[in-house]
Amino acid sequence: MGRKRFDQMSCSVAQALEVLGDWWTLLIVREAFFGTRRFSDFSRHLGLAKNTLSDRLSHLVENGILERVDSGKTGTRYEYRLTAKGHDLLPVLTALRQWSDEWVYGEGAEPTIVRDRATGRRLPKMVPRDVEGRELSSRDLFAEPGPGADDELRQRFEVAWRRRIERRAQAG
Amino acid sequence: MGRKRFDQMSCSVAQALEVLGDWWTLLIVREAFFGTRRFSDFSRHLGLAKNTLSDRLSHLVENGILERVDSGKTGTRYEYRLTAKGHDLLPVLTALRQWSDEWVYGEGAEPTIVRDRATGRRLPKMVPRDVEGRELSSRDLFAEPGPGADDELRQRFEVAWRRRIERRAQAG
DNA sequence: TAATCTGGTTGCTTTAAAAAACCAAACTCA
DNA sequence: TGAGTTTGGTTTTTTAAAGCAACCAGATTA
Repeated sequence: MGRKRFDQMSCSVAQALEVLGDWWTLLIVREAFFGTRRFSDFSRHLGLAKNTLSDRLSHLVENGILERVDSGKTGTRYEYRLTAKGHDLLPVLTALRQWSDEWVYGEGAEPTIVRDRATGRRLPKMVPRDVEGRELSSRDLFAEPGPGADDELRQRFEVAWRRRIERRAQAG
Repeated sequence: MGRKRFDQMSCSVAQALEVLGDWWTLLIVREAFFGTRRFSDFSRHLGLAKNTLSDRLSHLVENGILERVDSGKTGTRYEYRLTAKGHDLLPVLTALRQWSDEWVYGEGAEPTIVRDRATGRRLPKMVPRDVEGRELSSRDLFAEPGPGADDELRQRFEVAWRRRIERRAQAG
């Protein structure tokens, strides 16, 4: 029956993955942040099949993450450039990179190091913080249904809320 | 020839995707953050095929993101719980969710809203910041080869560096 | 004791991604 | 000006991954 889509899920993470979750897609975006703009450069640097690259680029353009602009005088050379929506994926890529640096490669084995251009210091770890800048863990956060929540999601929040109380009672 | 792997790439993002990039995987992790622990609950809530769920859970356990613990007295009921490595994916999921809330759903249409438990205020947007807490854009950052970089990556940095200078010259 | 729940596995089918070949327009350079 | 190369793809064929359905054994519930 092939692959299921996440379209119908009322969940921001699911919708993000519907756009970014295909194999290769996020690496293409990373490559774009690195400064790559041309079809042939993406192809060479990533080593993916050209039809797949073509699909992914089209998909990213359709979803407003890249824009395809004519770069030759004649209209047969193109560049794929990050849009504002695309540039705003920096926090996602940064969080992924930092997680991997810490947990997959480990400190002292990072393939690339990111620094603040102004000071030369390493980019601090991105974590959720409150308005005063204090770090927040998942235990400091709670979620509630938003304006776009459907009935199923509202119900799930209720279940999760009840379960949380039970667990707290059990744990003493 | 089936799907290519990212194993050989010297890149943290690629390695992160090697662990997290399969279809469904990140939704399973999101579900775990929501409090889901049981096979049957993952299956019901996500609606994915059970063999795929089984594969993904095993993969997440192998990679130290979930741990499988006996929950019954007899050893036939299990729970899948986030490890420290798993919990540390919170920044990744949060960044993804916030991007999608902003760019896919748009303000006022978010399916779920995340708040600071202590104050009840909405979680501010996660962005890269310097040590003083100032926001940094991609233009404020630069990357350099780290201790784990291979020759290919070092060369790519040199090319990117040259290209950057050229572009700056062109732009005036 | 029968039925149901749990946490899967097995077998088969469909879809998606890979490689390789191909292509037309444009540019390069001799 | 003409041969060869670059660019940005598309087409065709293979293979891997994801889906459904059926099945299963041990534990729990009625």
